Amino acid sequence: MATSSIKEVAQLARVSVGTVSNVLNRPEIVSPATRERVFKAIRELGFVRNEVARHLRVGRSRTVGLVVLDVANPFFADVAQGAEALADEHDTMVVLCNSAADPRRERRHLDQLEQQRVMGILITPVDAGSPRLAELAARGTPVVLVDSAATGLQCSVAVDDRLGGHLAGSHLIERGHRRITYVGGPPSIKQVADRHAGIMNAVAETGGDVELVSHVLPALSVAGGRAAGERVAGLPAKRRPTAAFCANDLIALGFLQAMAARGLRVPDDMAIVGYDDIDFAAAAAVPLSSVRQPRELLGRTAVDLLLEEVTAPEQHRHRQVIFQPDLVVRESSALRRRE
Amino acid sequence: MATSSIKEVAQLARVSVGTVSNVLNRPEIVSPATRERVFKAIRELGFVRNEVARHLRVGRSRTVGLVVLDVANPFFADVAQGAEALADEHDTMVVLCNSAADPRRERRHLDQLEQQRVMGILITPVDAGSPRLAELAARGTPVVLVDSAATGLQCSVAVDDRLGGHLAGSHLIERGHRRITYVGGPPSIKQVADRHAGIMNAVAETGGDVELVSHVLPALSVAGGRAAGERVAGLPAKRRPTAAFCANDLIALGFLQAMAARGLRVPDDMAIVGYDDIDFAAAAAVPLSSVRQPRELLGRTAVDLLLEEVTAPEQHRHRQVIFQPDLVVRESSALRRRE
DNA sequence: AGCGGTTTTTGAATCGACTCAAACCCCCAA
DNA sequence: TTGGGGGTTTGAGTCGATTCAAAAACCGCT
Repeated sequence: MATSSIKEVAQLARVSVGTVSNVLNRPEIVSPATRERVFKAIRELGFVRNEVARHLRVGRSRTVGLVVLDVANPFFADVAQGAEALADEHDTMVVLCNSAADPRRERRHLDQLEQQRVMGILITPVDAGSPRLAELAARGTPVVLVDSAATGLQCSVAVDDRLGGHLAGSHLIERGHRRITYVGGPPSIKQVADRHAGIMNAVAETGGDVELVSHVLPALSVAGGRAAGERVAGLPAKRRPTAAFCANDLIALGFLQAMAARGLRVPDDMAIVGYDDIDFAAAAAVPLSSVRQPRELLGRTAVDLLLEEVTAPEQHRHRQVIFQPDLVVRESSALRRRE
Repeated sequence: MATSSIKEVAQLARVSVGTVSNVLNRPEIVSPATRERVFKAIRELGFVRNEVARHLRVGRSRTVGLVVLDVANPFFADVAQGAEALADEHDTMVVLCNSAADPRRERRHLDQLEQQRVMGILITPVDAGSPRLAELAARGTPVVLVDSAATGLQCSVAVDDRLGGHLAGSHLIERGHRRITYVGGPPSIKQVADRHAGIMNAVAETGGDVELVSHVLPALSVAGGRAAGERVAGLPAKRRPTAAFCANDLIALGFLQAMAARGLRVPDDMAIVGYDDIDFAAAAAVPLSSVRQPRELLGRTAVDLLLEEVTAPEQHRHRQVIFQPDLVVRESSALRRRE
C-alpha cells in the first residue's frame, strides 16, 4: 500500500541510507556485494524512488511544460510530438497544457508550472508581450516561445509567417486569380496577423491588379471556416472571389466543406490554400494546398534551446530560430480549366 | 534569479515561518495586520510557493497523468479536453503522455508518473492485462482505465464497442449492402477487436446473407486506411464490396480519400462508416457517417472516478462505467440510388 | 495587579532523498 | 607491530513547506 522509502530499503539491506542513495545514483562506487544486497531489498519492497523528494533536494526537475493554444488542432499535436521525442532522449517529461487561447487559462497553467518548479516552459502565448513571461524568466524558469518570435529577451522558434502568407498569395495570383479572399482569425494572434500581412504584400506587388477581401473570425476553427464559406458562397458569381487563403487548415477544411455543400467545385469555382499542412489537409477529399511548417522540428528545436539554456546558463545567449515555410500544392489550388 | 523561500518571506515580514504558512493556507486564522505584512513581503520578494516541497510534506500531488495511444488522434485530444475540464475545477493538472501504442514508451511514462507520485493515472493501455497496472494500484497509485473495460480490480470508463460495431453493421445491412468490408487494426487492441466482433455479430444475425471481408492494418492511421482503400478499389466491380466499416475515423478518412483518387463515388459506389466521430469526420468533403462516442465525457468521467477513489479510499468500490455509442448517419452512407 | 479565556504566533519535528566530511576496513610495506 | 593509503560506508545536515503542541499576547473583569 504505502510505498516504501529509501530508509526501509536501507534497513532491510542492513546498510545506511547513504549507501542506498549511492546504489541508486553512482552504483559503480559501491562494492558489488553490497550493491546486490541493496538491489534485492529494492526488489523485495517494490521500492520506487520518490522523484519529488529528490527534486526538492537537487533543485532541478526533469519536466518541461508545453503550453499550446489548442490541443485539438493537430498542428500542435505534432509540435508536441516533436518536443516529446527530443525530451525523451534526455529523460525528460513534457507536460502538455491547453490554454485554449484563453489568457486566464494560460495564466493558471503558468502559475502551476512555476509552482512545480519545472525545468522550463515552452509556450505559444496568447499574448507574446505579456509581462508574466518576463517575470517567469526573471525568477528562474526559462521560457522558450514556440511558433512566435521573441525580441531578444528569450529564446524562440518560429516560422516566417509573412513569407508563408506571401507564398500562398503569389501562388494564387500566379494561377490567375484576381479576386481573393483571406479568412483569418483575430489579429491579436501574431502568427495570424503575419500571414495576413504576407498575402497583402503579395497583392500589393501586383500593383492594384488584384482585389483582396478579408474575413476575420473569432476563432481558428472548422466551424468558423464553414460559416465564412457559406457567406462567400452566397455571393453572386460575378462578385464572388475565385480563391481563398485560410489562416490555418482547420478553417480551410470548414471552408472547403461549405463549398461542397453549396455545390461549388474546388478548385474550378474556388481555389483554396490552407496553412500548417496538417495530415488531414492531404486527406481531405479535395486534397488541400497548404503552407507547410516543420511541425515536429518546431517542438524539437524548442526543447533543444531550452536544454541548452538550462545546461549552461552562464554562456547561454538567447537565440531566435526562424524556419522557412514552403507551399505544398495539391488539388485544391490546381490550375483552373480555362473558361 | 533564485526564487525566494518561505523563510525569507518570514524574515522580511518579521514573523515565523509557521505564520507565513498559515497566511498561505488558512489566512482566516491570522490577524489582519500580520496577514497584510506577510502579503506585502510576498509581493516584494516575488515569492512563489514551492509545490514540490509542499507535496513532499503533505504526500499528495495535484497532478494526474493521462496516457493515451496517440496524441495526434483528435479522439484522444477530445478525451483529454474533457479530463482537463473537470480536473481544472478541482485545481488539478492533467499531464498528457503519448505512448504511441508502444509498450516500451508506455512503460517509461508509467515509471515516471509513479516516481512523481502523481495522484493517479488515467490510461488507455496498449495491453489492458499488463501486470504493471496492477502493481501501480497495489503500491498506491490509483489507475483508471479509459476507453477500455476493467475486470473489477480497478475503475474504468468505456464505450460498448461491440454495440458500436453492431450499429454500424446493421445500418449498412439495412441500407441494402450485401458485400461489406471491415478495415481495422491489430486485434490486440481490445476496442478494435470488439468493434470487429460487433459487426460480425450483425452479419451473423442475417443468417449468411451477407458477406464480410476483413482487412487488418498494422496501425490505425490515415495512411493505413488509404492503402486499404486502394486495395479494395482495385478489385473488379462485381467482387468489390459496396460498403466499408472502418475501425476509426482516421482509417475512414484515408479510405475515403482512396475512393476519390480512384474515381469511385461515395456513397454510390462505396458507402463508408467510421468510428469515433471526430470533428474532421463531419468536415470531410463527403461527410462521414460515424459511430459516436462521448469523447469529452469519457475523459471527464475518468477524472471523476479517480477523484472519488482518492478522496475516500476507504469506502471506494471500483466501478466500471460503460457508455452507449450511437450512430451518426451522414452522406457517406446515405441511401444509394437504386441501380 | 491578577486571572481565566481567547486569539495569535512560534519553532522544532517531519516528509524522502542527496551530499560530503569523517570514520572505517583491509592490505601491504616498513 | 605500526603507519599509510586505497576503497567503502556512514550519518548528520539539508532542501522548503506543513503541522501542532506549547508559548505568548491580548482582553475584559474583578
